[in-house]
Amino acid sequence: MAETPGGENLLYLTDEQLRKGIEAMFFAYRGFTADPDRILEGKDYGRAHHRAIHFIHRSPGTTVSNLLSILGVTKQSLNRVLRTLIEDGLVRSEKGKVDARERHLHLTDKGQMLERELSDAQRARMRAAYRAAGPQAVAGFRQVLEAMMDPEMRRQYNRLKEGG
Amino acid sequence: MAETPGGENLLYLTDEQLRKGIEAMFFAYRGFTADPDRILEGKDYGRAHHRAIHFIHRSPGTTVSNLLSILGVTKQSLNRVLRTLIEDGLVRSEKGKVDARERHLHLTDKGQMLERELSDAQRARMRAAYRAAGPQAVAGFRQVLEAMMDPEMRRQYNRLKEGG
DNA sequence: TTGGAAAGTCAACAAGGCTGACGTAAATTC
DNA sequence: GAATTTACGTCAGCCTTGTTGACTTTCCAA
Repeated sequence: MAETPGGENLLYLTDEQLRKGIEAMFFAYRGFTADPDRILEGKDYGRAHHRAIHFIHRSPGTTVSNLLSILGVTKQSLNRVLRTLIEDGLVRSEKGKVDARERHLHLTDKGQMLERELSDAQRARMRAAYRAAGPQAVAGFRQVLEAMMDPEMRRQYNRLKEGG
Repeated sequence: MAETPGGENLLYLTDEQLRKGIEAMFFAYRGFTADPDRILEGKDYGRAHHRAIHFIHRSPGTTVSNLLSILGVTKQSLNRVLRTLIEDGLVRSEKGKVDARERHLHLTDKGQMLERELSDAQRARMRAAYRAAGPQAVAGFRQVLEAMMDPEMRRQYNRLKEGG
């Protein structure tokens, strides 16, 4: 066994183990997005709409620029998605009262319904995976994912965590 | 604490915990792809090329149809990527000897070099995350990801695991 | 009052998915 | 030996979702 002077086993850091982790991320992410993708298929929306809906649901009243920094896309790209959601009556956009340049975003009842459908499907898969792996594994899963984020993204993630 | 008749704590299965897991996947996957994306940016290649290169490296001599089933895209989509890699001399395509309809794919030396550059970057991040989280966490990470895959993808993943 | 931030819009483009149709060579089946 | 199936390649066209660049409107704050 490969041991450090300190005595810990470092076999989990071999290139082979890292490669398995990389491939696990690749295949798991496919599963992660599969159910919402299927639901959206028939509805004229895509993954970008799902992401916007998720984070508006998560932080009702959030501004466009806040959403931009969470999603990491350009405003032109987000705007296209947001516009269709507003036109279709899933999202409501309100001028800010304290700062009227800002637009505060909320899901309408119709938007809530779609959000529910999407997140129910995604949570069902996550719940099954969590249950199959058990609480210890889940704690480790979250630790590794968190360590994998860019610092800026980790900040966003933790801000959301606290808020909830 | 919420306990089952059996006595286990099921708080890790609450909607709140599941939502955190979902957001962790989203932000972590961004980090996961960030380094290779940056490297490919200047090189006229994208994530699709990276995926092809990864799995050809992983299974030298693999056929086009095998690659198709691993990547889960159409042959037209894969072909576009593969053609540029072959034209640019990163990938070599050989008629099969036992079945001449098949094309067996290999990385050239030039292809190996790019693969190295990409996977070094991706492994560096993964290694840092693994090290930060520790071996117990890594085991859990892998368990949850595996449970999250579609059965078909899990089959692919395990075939690769054994092969390596 | 003016500079700059926030938001939105238009136009053009690229990557990378998709479908459908068609062609060819080789293997398999009848 | 003929017909069918398989593996692969390719053309054409479409969609989503990302990009850059240029420009306007609104309005807060120095």
